[in-house]
Amino acid sequence: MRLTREQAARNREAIVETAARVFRARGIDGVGLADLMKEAGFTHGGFYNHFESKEALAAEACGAAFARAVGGLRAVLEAAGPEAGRLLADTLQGYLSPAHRDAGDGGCPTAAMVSDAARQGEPVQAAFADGIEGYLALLAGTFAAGSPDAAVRTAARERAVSVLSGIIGALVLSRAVARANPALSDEILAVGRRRLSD
Amino acid sequence: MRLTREQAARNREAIVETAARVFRARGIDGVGLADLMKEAGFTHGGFYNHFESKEALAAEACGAAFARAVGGLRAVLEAAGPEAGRLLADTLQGYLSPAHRDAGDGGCPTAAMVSDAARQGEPVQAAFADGIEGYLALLAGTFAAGSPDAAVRTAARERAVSVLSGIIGALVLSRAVARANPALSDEILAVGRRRLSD
DNA sequence: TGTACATCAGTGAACGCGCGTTCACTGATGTAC
DNA sequence: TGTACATCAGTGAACGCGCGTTCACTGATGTAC
Repeated sequence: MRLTREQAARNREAIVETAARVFRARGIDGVGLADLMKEAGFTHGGFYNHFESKEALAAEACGAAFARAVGGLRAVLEAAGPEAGRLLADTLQGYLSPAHRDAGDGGCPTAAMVSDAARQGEPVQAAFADGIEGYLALLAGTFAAGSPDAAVRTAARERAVSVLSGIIGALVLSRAVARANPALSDEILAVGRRRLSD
Repeated sequence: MRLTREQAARNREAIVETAARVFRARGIDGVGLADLMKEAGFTHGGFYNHFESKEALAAEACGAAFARAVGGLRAVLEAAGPEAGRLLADTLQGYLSPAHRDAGDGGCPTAAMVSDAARQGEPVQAAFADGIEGYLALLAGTFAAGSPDAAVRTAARERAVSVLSGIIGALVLSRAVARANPALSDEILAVGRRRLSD
């Protein structure tokens, strides 16, 4: 049953991608390896041919999710050129949309796993922290709009931290009350969107 | 071994209080009933004499944690009278302190369980949503400072939602990166505190 | 008030189940000559 | 280029463990008379 190296690498990648998706939807501790491997198309015995432990996969999946999310946003903003500021504003509005709140496994890895992260081990936290820094650098860079002025850059960094805290708090809160109090959930998102455009 | 009704009620309360504490520290799914009952001073077999299921206890513990937190803050603000606004500002600054971030089981139930809530069942979500509404009503009332003006009250409500989203997002983010990137964790809290006093 | 019996909070052991992890085995791929 | 053998990704079953939940049992409390 030995596979070509290329096929083995593709299978490994499929496991990481599947993990990044289902960990977002159900939490790292909410998914078993058997379910995960089955969803990726394998039996679960082979897991340890690719990864040292579940935690090692979690860290890698978390890193991959952030790399994809941050990289995707960076590419879009760079392509937008001088329109990057407006594009980012639109993106942030979409971030606080009901559709994103209700997106099971396709949404922002930060919001989905932020509480998991606090209780995970060092490797997962490190991947998470790197992802957050990636987002902050991207936001701050766009807010500063290429200005070399130190004061502008400092203010942009602070604004980036503030905006990221605000949108994550709003999304996470709105998800927590979504089923029990949909009106409150919508209100939290709406206030978040309004405050962003100030 | 039958106990007096009073003793039985006190034991039940002890279990709820223990649950409120350990669920905050380690998450609802992160604590087993055996551990929980042991920590409360009992063997785990007796759990079902008091509660229908773990989820029922989770909802009750969540409700108790919120009732205590919201009730405590309300009492303090009412006692402060015209100084309530300043007192609330101080409280919010303390909320975003490193000490609160590092407080294992004594901290705000919202921040500790907000991600759990999204994946829990209806009863827990309902307790959570009620707690959030309690906080929002308290914040909005203090911001409005008793004004009967509808526009003032609307603005106060919006500010309450925005402030709550912001402090929860900042606290949760700072906890997620605390071990892997302490400097970033501190920065997130510091920016949150500065923005609050604007 | 005193007696007889039902109640029920607590104990401790057990249940089935899913978890992360391990292992013997398979057989096509990769490598050494 | 052809042959012989080591490698290793995959399979499927099993491991010990902790989980939520159930249950038979105990014996002091609460209740009925």
